[in-house]
Amino acid sequence: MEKQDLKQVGLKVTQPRMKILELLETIDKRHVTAEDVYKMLLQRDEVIGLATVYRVLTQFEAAGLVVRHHFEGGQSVFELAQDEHHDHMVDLKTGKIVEFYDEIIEKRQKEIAKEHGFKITDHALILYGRFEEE
Amino acid sequence: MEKQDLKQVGLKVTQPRMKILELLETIDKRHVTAEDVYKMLLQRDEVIGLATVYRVLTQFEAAGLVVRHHFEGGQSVFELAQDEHHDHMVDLKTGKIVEFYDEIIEKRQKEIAKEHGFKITDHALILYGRFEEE
DNA sequence: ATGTATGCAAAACATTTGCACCTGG
DNA sequence: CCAGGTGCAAATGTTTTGCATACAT
Repeated sequence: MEKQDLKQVGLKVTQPRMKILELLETIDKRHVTAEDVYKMLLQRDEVIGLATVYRVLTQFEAAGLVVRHHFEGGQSVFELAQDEHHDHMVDLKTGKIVEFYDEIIEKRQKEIAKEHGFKITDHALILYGRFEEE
Repeated sequence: MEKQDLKQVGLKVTQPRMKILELLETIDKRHVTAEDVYKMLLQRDEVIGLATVYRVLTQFEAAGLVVRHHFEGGQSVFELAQDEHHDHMVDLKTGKIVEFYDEIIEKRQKEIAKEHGFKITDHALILYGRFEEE
């Protein structure tokens, strides 16, 4: 139930916000740019200004509903927040993105931060490369 | 001997390229944006167009002389390539960057990639947060 | 000489913002 | 009704490019 989600994070339930959240929840391509969202909405005959898409995604990020990534290639990439943190493998040729999670790496990160008196607020581990031919 | 470096990677030895490489080798702030480089050169009375700085840094990256990072905050950050790979801790308040290397994490990354049939060409592990007051 | 590099200004992007108008509660 | 949200166009900030000129070999 999305209306709840929005209210819970203190955002007024508006048409654009609902539509964008709905889109993010129903596409299979989990990682999208603001422009992807804008265009996908158009395909669904939902006309929402690109500026609004940016504003809404930024608000969603602040609210913890989505996560913003800074992969290579200029554009920010957004994905719906999940309960569990995870990292990414990005195929530089196809753009394919696979998520993974590794307990050992997570643990080491915390230990290393501690050793340096560093308080982690966020972290990103990205492997760039190519998936073997499928 | 920098002249060698440039020739070795197939770049003509020009004034701007030499000056930029020289700068990167002598500053203590290892991580700089193109604009940082541009301004630091001005301080040394070396006037090199910002466009040239971008072009040269991009060429250096292609040649493997420098590494380009996409940290949060829009601008690309460059650093002189080192023999050994390393990761980063970025202080979001002060901009302070500390490098680290962890054998265990590196090993796990390779294992995970293998499990997914993924060939790593590059990877980036960045911890964002704050260093404890110093 | 001559192919490549540079500087400058303009273009190209991604993202943000100002402001008049619309909308949700 | 009215604070807050949206659309559009214009502004911003970063990086790239076109083109005439300058430079390295």
